[in-house]
Amino acid sequence: MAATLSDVAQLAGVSIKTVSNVIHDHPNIRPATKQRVLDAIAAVGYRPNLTARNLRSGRTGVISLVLPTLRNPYFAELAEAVIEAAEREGLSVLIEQSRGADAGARASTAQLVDGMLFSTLGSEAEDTGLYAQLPAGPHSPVDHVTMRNTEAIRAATEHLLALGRRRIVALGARPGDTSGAGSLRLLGYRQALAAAGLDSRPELERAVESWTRFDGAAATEALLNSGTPFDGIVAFNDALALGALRTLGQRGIRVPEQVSVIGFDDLDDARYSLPALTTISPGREQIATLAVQMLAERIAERGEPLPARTITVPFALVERESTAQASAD
Amino acid sequence: MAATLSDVAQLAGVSIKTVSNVIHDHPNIRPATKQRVLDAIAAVGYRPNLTARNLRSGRTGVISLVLPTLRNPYFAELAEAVIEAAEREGLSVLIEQSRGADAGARASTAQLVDGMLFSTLGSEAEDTGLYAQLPAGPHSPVDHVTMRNTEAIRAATEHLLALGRRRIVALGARPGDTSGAGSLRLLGYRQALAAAGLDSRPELERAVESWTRFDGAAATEALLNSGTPFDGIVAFNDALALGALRTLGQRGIRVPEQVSVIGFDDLDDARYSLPALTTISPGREQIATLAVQMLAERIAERGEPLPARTITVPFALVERESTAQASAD
DNA sequence: TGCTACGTTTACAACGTTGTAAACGAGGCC
DNA sequence: GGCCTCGTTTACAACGTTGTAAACGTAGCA
Repeated sequence: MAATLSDVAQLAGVSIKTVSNVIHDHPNIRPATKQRVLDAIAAVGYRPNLTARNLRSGRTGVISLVLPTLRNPYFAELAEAVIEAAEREGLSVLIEQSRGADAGARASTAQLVDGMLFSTLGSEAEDTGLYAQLPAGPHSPVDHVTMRNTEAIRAATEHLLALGRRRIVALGARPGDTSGAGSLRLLGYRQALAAAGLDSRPELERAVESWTRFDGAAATEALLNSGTPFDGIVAFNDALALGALRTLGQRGIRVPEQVSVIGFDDLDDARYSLPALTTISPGREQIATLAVQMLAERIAERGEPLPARTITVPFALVERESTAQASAD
Repeated sequence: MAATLSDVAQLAGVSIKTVSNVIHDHPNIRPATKQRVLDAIAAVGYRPNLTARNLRSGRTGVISLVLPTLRNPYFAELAEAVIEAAEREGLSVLIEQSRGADAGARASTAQLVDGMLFSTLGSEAEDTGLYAQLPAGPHSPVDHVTMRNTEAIRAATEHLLALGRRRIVALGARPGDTSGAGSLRLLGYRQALAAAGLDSRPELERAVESWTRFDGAAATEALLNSGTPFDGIVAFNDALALGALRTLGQRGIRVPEQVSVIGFDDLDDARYSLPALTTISPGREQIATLAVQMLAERIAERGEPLPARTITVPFALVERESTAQASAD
């Protein structure tokens, strides 16, 4: 059994509270007493019971992060950023995988954590940053730290246009989407084409089931089979782009000579693909840091609920091999 | 502020304990009373305070998983398997990233969790399964669920030998290693060669700094530059193998026609590389499940410490494109 | 009518901690 | 010598929950 304050107090011949005072470095403790207590602490191997401390303080120092699955590198990298940011705030992170069904997740540990972060709030949204919320009621204010979906994909598309590409595929559009990252990104793609005076062509907007490598490969396969000519691919995330690279490679289509490819997410994977993938770095670290900070603020301000806030972080375009200037063009 | 048992009791006009009894479905509660309490619970939106419950019970229902980083897909996939297994045992998982320095990690949350899993116990070990331990003392017994490192790499090497490969590179050996996964795997490689009557050649045992894609690519680069002829690569993990594929691809060396490549880990990535990577599936799900179960057992048996146990799980060789039989051989 | 029996509800204590406020004791000052 | 002051230590209560055991009240039986 673990030693308690009481054990230490008994051994040191002082009251429980004095031991507690020593532990918390309270002023006005006689050095001799302090030493005696410290010796007793060492002797019994006392370590504070955090559960009891939490009960007193009403805090646990733990937040939960709800995400679909860690198998997806996007979420894994997000999780690692969140854990690092939380550590800086003195918080630990409990991870829950929602696997699509997201509502149930919040129930399980809500009463055990000081706050919760959701990487997707509804099932419709894709990777649009983080939502932060206290475990309180279902209708408490929710902060949102998000990325520039539209602007970033617009910049990505313009990057290909600047290379002279004119038949640019939007890989990852999803049929009926009117909200979520998918539609925002599609909007950016269309804006870029429009600004360049190009018509948007339905046959270049390729739908996928989900934003996975597999679907990226399959959609590219279908695209090639359809015979639709194209010279660039703006993939709505890196997984799709990597899938596309695979299919193109298999079919012997050279990237970036024949087709330029750009992704979105800046996964570690993007650096090591063949060719290395040009992509949008959406500001993941900053999203994680801000979301954790906002949640920490809310936890601190408990009482007068802050209004819901939304913050958008800047993105960057990372040029790699998949959009290199074709030398012999 | 959250409602407590006391609030519910007051509203329902009963004692605190009766409310508690209703919540726990104790027998012998008059239906009328029960209904009144249930209504009150709903009215005030009562949800049990888990921290208080934990203090009473001495359990938290949380275990921690300590791993180097989630950025590494191996650990991310391991984490997802652990979280799933924990969920089945009714446990939540708190993730801590050790980033190499591993000793410090255990201190931070030890008093907040019922038990801990380490994916590497010392810095020397690579991915050799999971260690399970109660948060108690530093010298409490440690369970270990591990994989067949030597046998698996031996099987991998024999797989290439069966394809007719004779100049097989061991990618991932590490110079002075005498323990850890690296040396176990190197042993398996040498066993396979010896069993086939081949001498092991130092120039085919390629060292790397760390088991990353980057180092896999760099080591392959160095290998090619050295002029040493080779027709197969047994990489000690998938990341190294994927790095090797990248370099081979870049240099125009055809896999599997000219070189067969096999990895170890069976990451999701291995399925989507070009060519798809043949690899060893080390039994990750089973490792996670068993480790969590053993830890749960220890948590339940608190009092009489079980002796430390070690379990080894079976592996499987997953054939994909990178070791396909060369048609024109 | 008086007693037992049992279903139902309750008071109390405890888990280990910490804030509050009071108690203690010794030194300094008038 | 008596009183005040201040440094040091302590008792008590409380955080919200649940196990133990006792109290309550009514029905059933003699």
